[in-house]
Amino acid sequence: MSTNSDPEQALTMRDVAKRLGVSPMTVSRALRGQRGIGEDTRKRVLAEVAAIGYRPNKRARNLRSGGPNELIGLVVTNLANPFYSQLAVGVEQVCVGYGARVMLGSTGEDPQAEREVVADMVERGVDGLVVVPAGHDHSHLGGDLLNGTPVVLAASPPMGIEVDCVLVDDFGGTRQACRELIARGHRRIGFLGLPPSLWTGSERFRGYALALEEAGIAMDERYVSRHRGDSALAEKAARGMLALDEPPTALLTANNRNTVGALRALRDRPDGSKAITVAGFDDIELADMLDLPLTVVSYDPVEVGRVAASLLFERQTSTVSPQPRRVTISTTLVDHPTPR
Amino acid sequence: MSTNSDPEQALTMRDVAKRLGVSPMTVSRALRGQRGIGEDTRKRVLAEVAAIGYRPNKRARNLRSGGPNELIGLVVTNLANPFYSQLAVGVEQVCVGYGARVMLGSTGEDPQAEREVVADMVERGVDGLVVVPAGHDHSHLGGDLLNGTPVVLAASPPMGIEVDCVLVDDFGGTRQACRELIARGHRRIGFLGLPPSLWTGSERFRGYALALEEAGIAMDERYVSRHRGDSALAEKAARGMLALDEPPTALLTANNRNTVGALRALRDRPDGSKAITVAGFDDIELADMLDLPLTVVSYDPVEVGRVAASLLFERQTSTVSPQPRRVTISTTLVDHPTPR
DNA sequence: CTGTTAGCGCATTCAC
DNA sequence: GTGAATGCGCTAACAG
Repeated sequence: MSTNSDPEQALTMRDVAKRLGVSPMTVSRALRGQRGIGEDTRKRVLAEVAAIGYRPNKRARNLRSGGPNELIGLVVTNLANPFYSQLAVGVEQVCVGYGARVMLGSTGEDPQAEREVVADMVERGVDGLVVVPAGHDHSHLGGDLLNGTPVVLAASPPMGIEVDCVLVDDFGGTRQACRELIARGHRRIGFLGLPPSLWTGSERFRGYALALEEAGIAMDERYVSRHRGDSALAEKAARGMLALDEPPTALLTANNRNTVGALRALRDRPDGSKAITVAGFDDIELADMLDLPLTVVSYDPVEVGRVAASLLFERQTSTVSPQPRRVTISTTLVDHPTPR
Repeated sequence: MSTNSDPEQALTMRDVAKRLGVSPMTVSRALRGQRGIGEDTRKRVLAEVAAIGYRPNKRARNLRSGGPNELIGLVVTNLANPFYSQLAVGVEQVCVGYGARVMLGSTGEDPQAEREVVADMVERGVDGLVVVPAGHDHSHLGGDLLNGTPVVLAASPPMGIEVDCVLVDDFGGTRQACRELIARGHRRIGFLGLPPSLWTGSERFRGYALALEEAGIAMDERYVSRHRGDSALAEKAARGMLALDEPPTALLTANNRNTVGALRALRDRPDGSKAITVAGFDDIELADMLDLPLTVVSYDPVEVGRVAASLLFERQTSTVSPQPRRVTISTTLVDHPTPR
């Protein structure tokens, strides 16, 4: 199969050309299916290429041609969160359709790390970036750092820069969930939220607040916790609320991590606590198999990724209006009763 | 902040050099912190670089220097599976320690797609590949396709090639889980397995088979299903077994997808079915919150990724013995009782 | 149809 | 300490 006599040194187009007694240009043209080359010549070249196992060097090609690198950078906080891994799936789906690959970068919610990851990716020549921002200010994504590389933000609208973004209906979804709890008769609804500095944190809190207001329920600070999305923190906060003299009869959680925390807080409570209803943002696998009923604000994270990548490629191929675009993914309220 | 007068055209080292009245080499040296350059000159250069927002082109740098690209390819079947996304986290953790980035590729369990992804990544100049193989034969990863790029397989030992690999103790873990079921008095244990063609499928089945044999229990084909890892298929198979005259009293599942299927099959059954015990390979988030008790073969997928990437970098930096290495990640049996 | 020249952005190698 | 020449692998732009 292989006739590669020097396995250590990668073959170049010149090696192929020399063996065939043609110029490198002929090899180049044959390889790219460019027209203006004899049919027999092309076949000879391709045969030789296959025979010796030559592989073109795409970086060199791109350096010279100046064309797109067919590479998209995806910057997230933590790929272990199902939301981000599904988002990555969506981004990749669209990318392969354009012959592009995805380069990964995790920031661990550290804006400084985000800066560095973005800078590195730009230096590596990504054609565009999909960023789930770590902080609330994004002006660091607007200067020379990007060198003109287009950016799409996911899950947060741009602040301090003007770029496209894909959002989830954080406000509407949370409001709907809260309304549902109210419709079921709950008046003391605990909120396990995210930091106000985060867009999602602020929007989801706004949905909670408005639903309460619309129902004429005064917000009680004892029932509100706004912390980093972390199941341990959420669990602690939930335990605190449940220990109050008048504990909430329902808990509304602002993301999947907080939902997990809330469920854990209810885990070991006496049987009566089953009466406490939990509703949360983000769907959770096996939610229908839990010991407690759970209502979730559901949406498709894969779709978020698909839209983000699409916005990026549209800017590259067609001439879209320079106005920043904003797409919002809608949510659905889904009920997960307990089995039986 | 920015003095970039031509935002469309990326700046080059020559632009910086020209503005300073020095040669590009001086800029190059200053940028790489190379010694043999005046301290004041370096400062002037770095100041100018910062002022006009010049960013080096890493592809061009690498093309000329011939050094490593600091880029690792990660090829998985489906990033939406928590196992693979956690593996990706581990790979990336190690990569950043070496200043490298991760390039992503999904195969959808299609060996042909795997070939193409790998070829593409090699052409893009990855320094190494971590592959979770889609098929059972890996000889396509051994020829000219790779151009000498080192590969580490994850979750499957190499077949038809000689490369390093990281495995999970599929056999031992499954055997231990099955033994536990037997110790709890079960004799009719259903097995929801993976295709025998997959390494994990075959090894986990072997663990099941040996545990039965050791206990003097004859294997009953009616209690064995070996299908693609897919929760819907697993659910169907489980329903079939539970409808038998003598249904199994316990189910052993070969991966997280099958566990989900098994749980779903038990979801709507009359109360008596709670007596059916489920044990499965792979831990599951919220397993402790389920309506049914669950015992899992647990291990750290992040660690699998970390080890895989480490094996790759060790081959690059130090001169490791050319013998293919094999690392096995051990498993632990973890009990998840139902709440309360 | 094919080959030659030049150069993408940068770094090696050698001068000075 | 700094600069000039040369080339990484490949392809535009122009020959012929």
